[in-house]
Amino acid sequence: MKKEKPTTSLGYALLGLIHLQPRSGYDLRKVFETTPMGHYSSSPGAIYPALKRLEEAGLIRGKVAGRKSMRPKRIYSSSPEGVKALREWVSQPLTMDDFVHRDDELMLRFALMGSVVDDAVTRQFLEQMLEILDAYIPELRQILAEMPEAGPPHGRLALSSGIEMYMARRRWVRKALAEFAPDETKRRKE
Amino acid sequence: MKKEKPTTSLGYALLGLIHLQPRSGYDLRKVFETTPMGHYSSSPGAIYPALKRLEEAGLIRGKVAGRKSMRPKRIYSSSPEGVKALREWVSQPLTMDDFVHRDDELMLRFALMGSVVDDAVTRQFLEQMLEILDAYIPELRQILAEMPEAGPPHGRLALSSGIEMYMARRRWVRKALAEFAPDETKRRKE
DNA sequence: CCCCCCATGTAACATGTTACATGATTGA
DNA sequence: TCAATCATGTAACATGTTACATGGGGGG
Repeated sequence: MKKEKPTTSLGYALLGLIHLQPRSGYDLRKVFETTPMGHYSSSPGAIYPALKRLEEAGLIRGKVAGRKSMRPKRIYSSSPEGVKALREWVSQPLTMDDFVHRDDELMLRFALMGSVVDDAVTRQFLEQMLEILDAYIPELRQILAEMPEAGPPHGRLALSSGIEMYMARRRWVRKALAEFAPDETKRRKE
Repeated sequence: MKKEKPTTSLGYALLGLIHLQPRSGYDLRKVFETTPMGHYSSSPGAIYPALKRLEEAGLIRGKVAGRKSMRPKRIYSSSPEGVKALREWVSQPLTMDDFVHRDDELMLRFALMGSVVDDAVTRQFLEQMLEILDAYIPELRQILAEMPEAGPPHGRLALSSGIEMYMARRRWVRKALAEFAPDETKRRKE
């Protein structure tokens, strides 16, 4: 095995779900089809090759269940190398580029964080988010203010939608941070 | 020319920007690099082939400017067929799938709408958005309510972030609808 | 003279999409 | 027995990524 890391977020989504509990390719497709979790493809032509890559990289291991049938069902579970790769991925420092170009990936990282890192990493992640939002929102406001008033308002409205989304995200970050506060009397796990 | 329509939103993003004003490939790359408009690739390996496809489909036309240099600079402008394709694309009925899987594309459609359709189409678009949001948000709340309380809260928090984003979008839709109200005494253009 | 920006493009490669193929099991 | 669902996979194809190639013009 070549110890390579996944190159796309689909790989990490699969790895993370498998780490939460062992699943088959079909199980994973159902997750993508039926839950709001990740808007990933769910097409067999994406899932099965991705699983094969993860297994070849040694990040997951498949065991055949139900030997009785011709078409064996493979149940994958995460390997220690897989958990390590996942932990490294979620712990990466945030960049503004992540925000602008890969927002979904960022939330996927957050969602998968719970099972592989401790709360300090989560807090760091959220604090970095806050920092970036505090830098980025005013930038967007500036661009909005400089947009010409003439012509159809669609462009300005689309941008203001973006700004309002980021503001909603910012409120959420503060709420989430409160839930992970290190020195709260009322800690998590109640 | 084969009169084909673009297959990806990058194609429509390029077409829309070119329709707003004639531009070169390099100009378009700069738009994607420097503005919050679309988080599209800006890589030459994506832009130039996409422009070639649009030109082959007869949706844009390139004219060489600055014959003096060896490397001619091509300025593209939209053709009537291009405008028609753009109009059809932005006017498509919205589906819930657009929301869940192609939210950015949806906002791109809105942003490009201004120059190719009249306000009635915009209103229809926004009203459809509202309808879908009103169906989808309670669905997400339901899923959140059914999530197990045990274990790390990351998954629940990620979902609640999604819900809050959709709520922010909903507020924005109502605000935008007010700006496009057909029977307001105070119409647009003031 | 060298480096950076303008400006266009290509080649190799990985990924994802769509459509199809295969076969088992379960309920009407 | 027929249809639907479980379950895995492949092949052809389009797109996008990364890295490279090419060349002119301007400023220090």
